[in-house]
Amino acid sequence: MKVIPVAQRTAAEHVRSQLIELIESGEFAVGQRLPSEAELSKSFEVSRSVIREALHSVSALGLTRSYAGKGTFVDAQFAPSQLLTGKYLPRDLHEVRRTLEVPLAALAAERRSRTDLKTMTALLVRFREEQNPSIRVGIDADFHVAIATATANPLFPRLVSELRSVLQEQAIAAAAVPGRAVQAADEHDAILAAISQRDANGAANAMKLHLAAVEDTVSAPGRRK
Amino acid sequence: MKVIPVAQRTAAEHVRSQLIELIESGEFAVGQRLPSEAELSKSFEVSRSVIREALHSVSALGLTRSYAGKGTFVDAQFAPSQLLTGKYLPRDLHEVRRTLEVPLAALAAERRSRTDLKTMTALLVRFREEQNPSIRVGIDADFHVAIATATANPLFPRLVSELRSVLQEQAIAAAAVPGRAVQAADEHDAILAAISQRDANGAANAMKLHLAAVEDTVSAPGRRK
DNA sequence: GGCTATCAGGTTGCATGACAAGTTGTCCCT
DNA sequence: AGGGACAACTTGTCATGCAACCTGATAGCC
Repeated sequence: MKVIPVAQRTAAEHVRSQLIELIESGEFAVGQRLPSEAELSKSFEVSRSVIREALHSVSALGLTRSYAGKGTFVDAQFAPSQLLTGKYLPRDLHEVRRTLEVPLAALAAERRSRTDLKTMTALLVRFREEQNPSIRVGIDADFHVAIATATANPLFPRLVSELRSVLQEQAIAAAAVPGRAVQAADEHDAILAAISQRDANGAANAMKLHLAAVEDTVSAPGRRK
Repeated sequence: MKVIPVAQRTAAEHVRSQLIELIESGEFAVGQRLPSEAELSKSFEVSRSVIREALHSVSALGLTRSYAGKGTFVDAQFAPSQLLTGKYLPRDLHEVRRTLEVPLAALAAERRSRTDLKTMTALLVRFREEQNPSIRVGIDADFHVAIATATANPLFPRLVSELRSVLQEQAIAAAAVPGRAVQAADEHDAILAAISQRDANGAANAMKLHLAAVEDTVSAPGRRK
């Protein structure tokens, strides 16, 4: 009779999960340098090979990054989701955004709470005041996530936030274009107004117009100002 | 003269991305055994250490699994993302599905190629013939992914496939309910017919009806047969 | 024949040692 | 004080060896 293998992990897998735990718990903070492979080898009482295999795993997950001669550094506390890794055409990304965020605006209009409105309003105020383009991009992203949050469906903000980070990674963020800020602020206001009045159709329309303007700006940044 | 400074990536990173590409492209199919570390070492012209580090990375991403004495096997074609990990209400999951897949059906109707139609038709034939419920669930999933693929936007199949795997994980798959199979097959036919005729509105409507029926079945499985 | 035990070959898991190449701090010389 | 050589440490890669494990073939026994 066979005994059930109690998920007997290999040494490398064990070290990997330990390292991940240390990073996620914050014991190894972001930016911090990890102990050298030799030190880890001593601590975990395994060979350097095993340590390296584990480190490569953690690195593949996006948590750390190693530099020859310097060491290994913590890059992120949590593994960024890899759902949308890869190269995609901006057109495709925008299409997903449209498909998702337009109906979301309608749902948000139907379900938003007073708290949601407050959050969104505050974000728009900050958006108008902010001069730094890269910070403005972040606020813009937060606004769209706030709309998704207002749908009361926890999956939506995750999807929107994920999409947004992909867009940002590919530097397809309209809020960074100088002259766009004012216009974008107005479009945001229109969306918020419709959501505030529980006007689902209006919110969807406003969002549709907004995203079209964004895509237009981004795909031909030289033509606009 | 240097051969090629493969970006600034290390050999292990290079091998890793190559392996990932081979798996995602389907050249190494799911379930298939990878070449042994020694063989890979020869193919990539690097030491076995490098191969092992890359292999551990790929394994950490959830794409492969290694067994001592047997070999390394492909576990999944794409890295299961952690985007949607956690527990969500079936209601929320279905809502995301509706939001996404209904407009997708319309897009698919507009853009599907003849190849897409062939793929989908073949899947539906298999769906009707298949008796094993768990296999039927898989075919059903493939059909929905095929629709997403027909949109010619590579992000959609990934999203749909991801959503589907979450649903399946939570055992919220209608195709497993016995009496549903025939009805589901008819609904599928209606969707395919609309897509085939490039009837975007019809496809969206058919998909909406289908998903509503699915949700209804799943949320009250005792009431139906 | 049919069954079992053994074994050979292949595979991954792990350890050790060595060296190259990059980085950084230190010490010495000017 | 400034600059340069150097030593020490780091990661990157390679080579080798061996243990543990799995599979299929083979030999031997009943």
